[in-house]
Amino acid sequence: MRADELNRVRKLSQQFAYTSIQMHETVARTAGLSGTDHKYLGFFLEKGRLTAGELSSLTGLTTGAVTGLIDRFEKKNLVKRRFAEDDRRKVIIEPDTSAIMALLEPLYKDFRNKSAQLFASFSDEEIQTIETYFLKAIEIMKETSSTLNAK
Amino acid sequence: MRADELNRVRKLSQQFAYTSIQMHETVARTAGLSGTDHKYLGFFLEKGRLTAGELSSLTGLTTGAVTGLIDRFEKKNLVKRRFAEDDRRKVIIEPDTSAIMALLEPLYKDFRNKSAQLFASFSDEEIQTIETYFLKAIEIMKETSSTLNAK
DNA sequence: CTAAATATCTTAGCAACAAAGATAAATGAG
DNA sequence: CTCATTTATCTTTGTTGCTAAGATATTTAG
Repeated sequence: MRADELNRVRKLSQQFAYTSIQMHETVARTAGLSGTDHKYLGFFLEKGRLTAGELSSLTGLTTGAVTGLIDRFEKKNLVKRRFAEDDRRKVIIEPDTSAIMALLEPLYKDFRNKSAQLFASFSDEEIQTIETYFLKAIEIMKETSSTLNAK
Repeated sequence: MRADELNRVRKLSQQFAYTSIQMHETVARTAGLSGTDHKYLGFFLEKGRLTAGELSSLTGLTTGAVTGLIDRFEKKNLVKRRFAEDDRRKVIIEPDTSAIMALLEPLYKDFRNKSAQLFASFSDEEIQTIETYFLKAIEIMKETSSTLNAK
């Protein structure tokens, strides 16, 4: 029955999300970071340098919490603080990308290889299907979040 | 180029996981729960009644933390404590499934509908592809976690 | 029947957070 | 130009939820 199959894949998508979180936390712990620190450290790899204020609005943390976050990263030599030249109130946080990579890369290496292999095992059309699913599912989740946030 | 496409879908899978976490946290906050409490509350919907010890090993929390977790749930009338008849040291935690559903259901309703619609929009073969991807990706993530946990 | 093991709870200490206020720098009204 | 306001970050205080260690109650084993 088709409905059963839809239900099964729905559960799998839940489980996928849940397992990602678990792995993420395991990686974090192995790297000597808390789960949230690991999450936010990824922002630097994606976005490069950020100001404390930008990080605060990106993370949804208060500015005070961001100060602590940066302190912990700085203590581990993963980022450096620097005042902006154009506006000396601003604190620019400069990630040491190679240090961050050196910390995380080895932990993800195995995962990355296997993932690449998995994706390579699908045909172009299949990849297209998976991509479409992800795009639309992400859209739905974002809609749900913003609807709830509006309440 | 094929490599670009593989890279794109890889990034999307990351983003999918990240967006799931965000939505999960938003739902939690809207329901007046912390992110972790929401996560663990889901265990009761899945597994039904559990003992405190089972919950501790499922969650990886210490027994002390589980005591606090149950206290918070009990205060919100989402679960009840009861001593096991066969072994009176054990505390059976009986979830009030309808109370939990009443709390979470409305928040997920929109998401559930849209997800069902999304899945329904794929052909049987496409569903099969997505399912295969999930199954194998979950497998890979679990392997990665257990490899790291062994260190 | 007592010792050890088991299941949960309690206590003490710690880490990370929010909220509010302090500090320092930039902007704008007159 | 100057002083009040705004902006960006940091500091302080109190709360929450965690771990680790130990207390309590019950079961199991010798």
